[in-house]
Amino acid sequence: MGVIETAIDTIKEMIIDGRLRPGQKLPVEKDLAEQLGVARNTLREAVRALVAMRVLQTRQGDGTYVTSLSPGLLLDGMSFVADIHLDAGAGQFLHVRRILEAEATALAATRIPGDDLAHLGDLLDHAEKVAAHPTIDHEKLIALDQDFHSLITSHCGNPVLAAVIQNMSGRTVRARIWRGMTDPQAVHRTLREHRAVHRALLARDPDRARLHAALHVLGVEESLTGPRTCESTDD
Amino acid sequence: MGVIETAIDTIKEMIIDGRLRPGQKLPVEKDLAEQLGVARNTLREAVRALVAMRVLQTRQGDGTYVTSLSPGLLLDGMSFVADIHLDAGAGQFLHVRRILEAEATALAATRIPGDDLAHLGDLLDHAEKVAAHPTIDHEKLIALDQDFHSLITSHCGNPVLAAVIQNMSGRTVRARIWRGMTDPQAVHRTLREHRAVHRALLARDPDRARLHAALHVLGVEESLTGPRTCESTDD
DNA sequence: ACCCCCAATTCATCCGATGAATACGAATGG
DNA sequence: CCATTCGTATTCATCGGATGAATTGGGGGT
Repeated sequence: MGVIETAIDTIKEMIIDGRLRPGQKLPVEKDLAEQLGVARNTLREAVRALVAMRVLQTRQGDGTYVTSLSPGLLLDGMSFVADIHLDAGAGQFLHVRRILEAEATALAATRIPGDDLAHLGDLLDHAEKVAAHPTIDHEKLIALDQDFHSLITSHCGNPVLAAVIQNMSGRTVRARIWRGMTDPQAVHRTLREHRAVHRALLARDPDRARLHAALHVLGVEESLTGPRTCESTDD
Repeated sequence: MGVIETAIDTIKEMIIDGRLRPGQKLPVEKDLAEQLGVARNTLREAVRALVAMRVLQTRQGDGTYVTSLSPGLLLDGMSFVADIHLDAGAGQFLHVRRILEAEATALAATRIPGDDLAHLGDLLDHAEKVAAHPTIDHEKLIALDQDFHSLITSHCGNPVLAAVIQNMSGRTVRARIWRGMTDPQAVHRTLREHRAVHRALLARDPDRARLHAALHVLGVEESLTGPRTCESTDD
């Protein structure tokens, strides 16, 4: 194994076994390189690899620190994976998201605070106003869609679950989905599905929330794989 | 944004928009560095970051290549995330795994070939023989457990789903779980649960397979957090 | 046709130097 | 005494070059 890989693993293990804790500052490049028995440039490449996976953070003029290591932070490199496969594998990512988001929405039904439920309503009102405009601002709808879903899943009680869901549809994928909705009918159907999820949450009904969330993501999946028949638009 | 981050994003976008395809060879360091307008050392750090996330692969004396970019490859950095959080967040990862593995096992019930079902039976026979031995070889049980689960989930029909499940319990987490089973009673219960999943698959019954898979992972969760306190406590 | 060896190519690693951003303490003014 | 300013030390960022190691491919020998 190369010297750099060894250095990466050494730092990783220092973190796993607790010698390096979240927020802690690492020795300066020169010292750490000497401690690991590698050149400064080699250490830099190891550190750079760990920075890329959000394990370390460097601040010029200050030092190198261990990040919070929170799952949400460390898992967010996954969205790039989803973006790469938007050609063939987008449906596979959405399938995973459907499974997880259904469960997360059910969990959130009994956990999300009342004021956040109200905020969800505001988001939907806003989205419907944007959708009613003659020239639809797709970027705005994308942002509102993301806010809607992440606000719900963030209250499922499991940060890892929320983070994985969040990254199963990267920004590029999400943008492609909404831009693909040239049919205003499809936009309105999506918003109705959001309303249905919201009503289930208001009723604090996990089962209804699960079903509506799954149906919603499934609708997106089917809109990708082929033209969707619109018989299920009335719920 | 730093020069290195810019270089990383540039290469990423070259991949996303198809200028770089899987398996393709990159220009030599000197040329690519010049093309991106950075020093060779700087480019190396960018390449190193992409190697760490399994997007690129370098072979000394040969060149730098784009990997297959398969989801299974790109997502396997996640297992490190799970390993870091084996102190507090192991239950959160297992929760996600339970949700996904239940569904994947149900999907596999109608898809896994007959000879793989037979192979699953062999794995269980082997595991029971190991467990019956006076001095239990935990490492062997860990390997058999991993083979059992991955053989099932690999037949769910969705490589992304299989990869995410695979990485929701990293090697360290899995090892800790089995080593925590000092009670031989717990080992035998686990093996009985595996048998139950296997029977459901033999019967080609998705619903039974889903339930037994979920119950199995739930049992592992409860063995970690302590019996009967499965309410997920946030962080 | 096959095998062995050598040279070219390419990445791996190391070294040293300069620039840029930050932190910290000293000097200054109120 | 406190706040602000400013210079200096520390630290990472970026650069250019030099040497070693692994692979590849061609040339020569059998």
